[in-house]
Amino acid sequence: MQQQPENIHPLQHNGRSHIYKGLKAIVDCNSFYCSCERLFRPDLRSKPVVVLSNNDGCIVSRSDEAKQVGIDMAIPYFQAKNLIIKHNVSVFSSNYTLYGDLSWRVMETLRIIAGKNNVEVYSVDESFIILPDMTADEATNYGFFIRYTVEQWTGISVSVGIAPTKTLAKAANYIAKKNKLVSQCVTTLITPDEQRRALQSIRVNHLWGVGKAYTDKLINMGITSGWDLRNMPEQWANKQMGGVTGVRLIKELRGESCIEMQKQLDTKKMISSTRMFGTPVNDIQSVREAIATYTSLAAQKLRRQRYSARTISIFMVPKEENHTLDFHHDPIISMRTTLPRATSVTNELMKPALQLAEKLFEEGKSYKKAGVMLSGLEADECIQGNLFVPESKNNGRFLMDMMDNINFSMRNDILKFAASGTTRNWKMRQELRSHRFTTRWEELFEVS
DNA sequence: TCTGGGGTCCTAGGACCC
DNA sequence: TCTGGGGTCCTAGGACCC
Repeated sequence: MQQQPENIHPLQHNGRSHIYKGLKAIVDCNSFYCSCERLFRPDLRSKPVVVLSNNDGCIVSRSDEAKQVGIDMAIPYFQAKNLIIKHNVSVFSSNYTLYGDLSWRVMETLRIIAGKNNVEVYSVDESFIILPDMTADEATNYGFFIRYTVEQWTGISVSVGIAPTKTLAKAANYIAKKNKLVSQCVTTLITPDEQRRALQSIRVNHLWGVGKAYTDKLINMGITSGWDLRNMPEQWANKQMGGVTGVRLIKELRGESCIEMQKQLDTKKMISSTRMFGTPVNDIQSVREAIATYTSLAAQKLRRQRYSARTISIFMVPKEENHTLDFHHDPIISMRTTLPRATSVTNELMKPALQLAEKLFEEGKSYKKAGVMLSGLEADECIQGNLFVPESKNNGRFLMDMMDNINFSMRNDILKFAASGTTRNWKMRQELRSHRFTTRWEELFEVS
C-alpha cells in the first residue's frame, strides 16, 4: 500500500483531477509509410512490410511484424535481404505522392478535432496539438478520442503522447508505441510522479533532442536515463550540450515549457532537392543534367509554396576511394551565389546553378550525390524590388504555372527543360513503387 | 616587455529531427 | 556490388567597422 502525503486533498492525491493548462499532445502515425501501403493491400494486414528510402537504399519504415522478425531501422536494404526473403516480407519503394495525400487527410482530421489554430504539423506523420485546460483524466480520454477518430476517418492508426511540454509529450509517445498492448497507443505524463517513473525507464538516446553524438557523451559521463539527465544542472547543460539547446532540453524534461507551438504560416528558410546517383558519376555532362533536374524540382517546389529565392547553392559529395569500416558522413563540397533579385522562374535559377556545377566539378573525380539548395526565400507577395534590374515581365511566371499544371495533371516530367537530359543514366532506382492510388486516375485502386 | 576592445554580419559546419 | 532526402537551429570564427 502506497503512503499518501497528508496535506493533499484525497481527490487530488495523484494529481489526476487537478486542472492543467497548456497540455500538449503529439499525434504520431504508426509505421506511417507501411500503414499507407497496407491501406490499399488489405491482404498485407498483420503481415511484415517494409518501405525503402529513395534509391531503394535503406529501410525507412517497418510494420510491427517486420520489427519482430528482427529488421532494424535505417539499415541498408541489401543487408536485410536475407531476413526479408526468409520471412516473406513485402517490400515497397517509397511513394511520396501517396504518403503526402494520406498525411494531408490525417492532419485535416486533427484540425477538425482540435481547431486549426491548435494544430502544428511537425512532419509528414506527426502533429503537435495544444489541448484546452483539462484534468489528467480528461486528457487521457481526449487522447483516445483522437486515436479512434483518426483511425476511423482515414484508416491510419496513430499513437498519442500527452504532457506539459513537447519533449515530455514525445517521451510519452515513445512509451505508448513501445508497448501498444499496455498503452493502447495512448500515454499521458502529466503528474510529477508519472514523469519521474517514465524518465527513469527511458534511456537518454530515446529522448527528443539527444542524437548519437550526445548519447555517446552522456553515457561516457554516466548519465544513462532521462531522469539522470533531467537532474543535471543548467550550467552543465550550457557547457556540455550545445548551449541554449541543452538548457532548453533539461527544462523541458522538468516540465517547464520552452519549445513553443509554431504558428503554421511561418516562413520557410530553404528548399532543396538532392539525390544519390544510381551509380557514381564522373563526367560533367551527367552532373549538368542532374543539377538541371534538381534545380527544376526545387523551383517547382518553390512555386507550389509561393516563394521566390535569392540564393542558390549547389553541393556534391565525391566518392571516397578508401573505404573505412565505419559508415560516416562524407565531406561535402559546395558553392553558392546570390542573385540580384529573388525569382522562382526555372531558367533564371538554372543558369547560375549550372555555372556553379561547372566550377565545382573536377575532372577525374567521381561523385555519388549532388543537390541544389534555394535559400534567401521571400514570399511571392513581398519580393523586394531592385532598382537596377528591370522588372521581369510576368511571362516567365505564367509559363512556369502552365508547366506546373501540365506536369501535375498528366504525369511528372512530361514537360521539362532540355538541360535535364533525356537518358538519365544517373537516375535513382525505384523499382518497387506501389500505385499512386489517391492522386493518379490511371493508378486508382481497382475492385474486381 | 609590449601589441585595444567591442559590436555586427556572414559563413561553415555540427548537431539534431523525421 | 549496394548506406535516403529534406529540413531547422545553434555556435564558432573571420571580416569588417568604429
